[in-house]
Amino acid sequence: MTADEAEPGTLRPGGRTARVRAAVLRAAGDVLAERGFAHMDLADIAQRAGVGKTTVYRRWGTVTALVTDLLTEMIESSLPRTYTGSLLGDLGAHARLVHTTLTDPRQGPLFKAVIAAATYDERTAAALRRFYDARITEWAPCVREAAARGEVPEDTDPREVIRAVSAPLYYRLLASGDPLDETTADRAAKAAIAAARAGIFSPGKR
Amino acid sequence: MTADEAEPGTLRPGGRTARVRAAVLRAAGDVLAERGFAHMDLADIAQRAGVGKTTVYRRWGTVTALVTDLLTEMIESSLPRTYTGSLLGDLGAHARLVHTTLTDPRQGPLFKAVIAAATYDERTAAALRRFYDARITEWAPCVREAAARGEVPEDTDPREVIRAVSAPLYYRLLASGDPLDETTADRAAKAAIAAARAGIFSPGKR
DNA sequence: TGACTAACGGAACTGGAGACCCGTTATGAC
DNA sequence: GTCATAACGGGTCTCCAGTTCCGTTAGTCA
Repeated sequence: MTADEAEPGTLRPGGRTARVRAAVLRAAGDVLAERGFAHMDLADIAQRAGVGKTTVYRRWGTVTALVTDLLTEMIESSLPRTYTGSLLGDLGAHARLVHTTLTDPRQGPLFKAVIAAATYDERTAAALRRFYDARITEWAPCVREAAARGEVPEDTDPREVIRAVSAPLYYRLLASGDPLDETTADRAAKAAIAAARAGIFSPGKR
Repeated sequence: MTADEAEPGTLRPGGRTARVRAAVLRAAGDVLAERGFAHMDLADIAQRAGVGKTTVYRRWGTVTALVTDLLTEMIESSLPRTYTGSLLGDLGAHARLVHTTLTDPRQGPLFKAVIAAATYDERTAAALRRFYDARITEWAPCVREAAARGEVPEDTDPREVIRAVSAPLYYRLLASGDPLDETTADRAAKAAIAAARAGIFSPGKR
């Protein structure tokens, strides 16, 4: 909608516009955590945010777009990776970060909602790809450092290892519905290392 | 809705009722494959199926319920596991089965839709858990057989190995959006075996 | 082969999500 | 300060997904 006018917030990003955005995103996060994706209603969110519903429809238009914006904000406030000096320590930290994110009462529902929306909305899918690309890029160096230390083969694909750590956690959250606990996170890190040592993530060795 | 009357199809499952169900599920699958989950409209599906829209609303009520029923039917027509005599052969076959399912023009969109719906609908989530439980139970024996042959430790958790094979494929489909090809499937099987051999899926060894 | 009724289907109805109109507020440039 | 206009917001309307009503069709059982 309103394709012929400039993106709101780009010409007057100060004061009120920023306050409105913050209030709406806050309210949207609250509704998502409290009532879930299925009960998100833009008019209700507008009221909670103390903002006119016209404003919400004009700036976001759909629940999907609003949830995507929520993810975008989360990317910006993403935590930096940790350094422990060992691959198991680093990948374990990554696995626990993913676990914490997916089970957090605010972030968990957000991720479920975003992933659900991404299955049918291309903009959301693109935002999600950007998020994982950033996360993987952030953590991949720990595999390169481990390769330099000789913990895994020199030609190990770092990004593939990071993906291998996250995958089991997402599988449980979204598909099988099996419990998502610290044991699972820990095992995911160890399994990825075992596979890497066996050369499974080394393109050369086939 | 209509909670006080018997489940349609239970008292007169023959003839017309079965034809209506088949026609509607067929049409729903077509719409899902052609236009996607977001464009599924019960009235449209009813028309395509040559059935009254009242009937569709009475028997399914929501797009989510209809998609869940579609999954239920798929479970019943699920392929049996294959036997190759080696763990790599068996797990490779499982990985290719998952890959084929997720990239199939009809089944792929169905799985995306069901998983999206399962994030906010408990009935769909339950149906999905049943599906994976059945799949894992079907394939777990191949790990036990491999353990008997000495390919992996005796106390390897068979179900955990099967989950480890599927996980990377689902992660790519739903989260990262990375391409889903045979190489990925092959690597998933190999990685699971490497982890199992290292004792990561053996509860005893910690 | 007829009676009973589960299940279907056309048509009219309704509620509320989302679009629209237009006056108001307050940001940013001078 | 003052002006132009980006952005907000209350009120109203529209449209269609989902419901209801009630007559029709066809399984099932005797």
